[in-house]
Amino acid sequence: MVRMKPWVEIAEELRREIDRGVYGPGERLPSGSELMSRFGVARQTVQNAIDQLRAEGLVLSAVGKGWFVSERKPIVRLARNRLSKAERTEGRGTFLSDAAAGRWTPAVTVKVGRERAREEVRSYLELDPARDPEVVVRDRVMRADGEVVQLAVSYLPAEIAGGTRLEEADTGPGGTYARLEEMGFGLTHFTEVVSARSPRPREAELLQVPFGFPVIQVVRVAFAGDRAVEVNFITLSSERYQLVYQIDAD
Amino acid sequence: MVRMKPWVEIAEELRREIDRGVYGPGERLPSGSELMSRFGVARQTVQNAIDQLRAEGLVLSAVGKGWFVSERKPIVRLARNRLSKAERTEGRGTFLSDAAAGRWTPAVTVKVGRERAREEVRSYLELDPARDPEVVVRDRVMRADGEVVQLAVSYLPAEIAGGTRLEEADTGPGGTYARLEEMGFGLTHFTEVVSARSPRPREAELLQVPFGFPVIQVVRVAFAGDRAVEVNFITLSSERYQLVYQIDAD
DNA sequence: GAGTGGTCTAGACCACCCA
DNA sequence: GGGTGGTCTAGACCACTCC
Repeated sequence: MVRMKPWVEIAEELRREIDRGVYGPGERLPSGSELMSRFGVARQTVQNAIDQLRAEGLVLSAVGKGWFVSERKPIVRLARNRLSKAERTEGRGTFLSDAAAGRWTPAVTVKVGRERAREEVRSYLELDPARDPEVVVRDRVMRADGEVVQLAVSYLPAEIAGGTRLEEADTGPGGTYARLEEMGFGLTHFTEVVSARSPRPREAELLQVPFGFPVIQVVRVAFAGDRAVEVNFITLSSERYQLVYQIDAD
Repeated sequence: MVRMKPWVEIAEELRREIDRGVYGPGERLPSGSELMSRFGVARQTVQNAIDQLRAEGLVLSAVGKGWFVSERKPIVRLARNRLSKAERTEGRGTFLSDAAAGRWTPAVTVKVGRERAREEVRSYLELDPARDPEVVVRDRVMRADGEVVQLAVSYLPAEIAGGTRLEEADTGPGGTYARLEEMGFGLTHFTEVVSARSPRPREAELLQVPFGFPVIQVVRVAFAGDRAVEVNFITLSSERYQLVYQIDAD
């Protein structure tokens, strides 16, 4: 047997016990002091082991109460049909459409503004830097049953969105995409670029992400024919969300 | 100004300086001792701040040398056409097809076996638990230029794959999917379920993932008509990979 | 007030790198 | 051999919860 770092061994031992059901979902783990004496290590070492299990999503912590085996919250699977035209013409934006499917109460707070497009945005929207283009920014915090579950910042060329309803807080029934279509930008397809990363401290707080738990980042670009008309940077808690895609075999 | 935890403030200060270019890509940050005296904190506090920046992918560490501003490795974007029939008939598996696009040298080590399907696998493959089905397991470690970049474990019903080339280490040109099609299972579509999580210590070591850095998990199911013929659990370093999907607007 | 998780300090040791 | 990052220890303090 290889000699491991103490905190790794402790994490592995506890993980085995959780898997084996010694501590069931929702149950309390031994306290810090108990684990210290059981494994004969210092407080910090126990903490490191627990931090690992928290990062894996196995354990939740509550200050003043204890460490608890996580009861897996139901995971929301964001499926492909959330972008369907049918949903849109029924007057639902993508988030509201998810809410209807998931049976929770949605709430969105929006901050709308206008700014010079930064390089990343320009490249996604294929804007000509020489013309120093402006974009309309829609910065949204989305809540489900009061809890923040998504952050989304989307950018639209000011040339398209400026002075329209897309520059108001409430874009109306069907959301941004419905307005774009009314304006003659019939949406043909979307690309989504999916990545994962650790949250900045501020995001971790907003999304109530457990320590060390990653967030999923989706960059969605909406196209009307060849033209990119919107880019949306979406941040999701990976504890709560999975993304589902369907791919046809040619 | 709100009072923050010291390590959060230190991380923010260093992040600002990196953004501002005080320390450019590849350059060394001040050493632990220097940061301790600069911020007037203990070693562990500096370490916590650095750990945060490492988790964000901004900073890399090298024992005995120092902390360095990460030079972003080029990110591989796994696009949708990696599953195209064209690639397959050219004799490339999906991984080799990625390699050809990315211009690196691929290497795969495979472990093939057979086992009783666990519940998760059964449900993806829609196997009847009453018949206690077996599956062929293909456990693969994929390397690019010698470095491990993907872990993939795929399961095929033994009823289909048993005794065929799919139970050998080398599945031949075009890989698993090509063999399936030859056997009469013409692939019609795939679903991919994307999630992110923190790596287990073993995965972190294999994938050489920086501390606290998440991995992307993709569960891909291959369908021949209505029938699920393979499920593949793929683990990727999120530092190296992004996934690209295209979605048609109905 | 006692117990809990979370953080910070000060000091120590180790493995590693480089001159 | 001196500097570096990484970890562990022992002890302390804080905010929080529960009684």
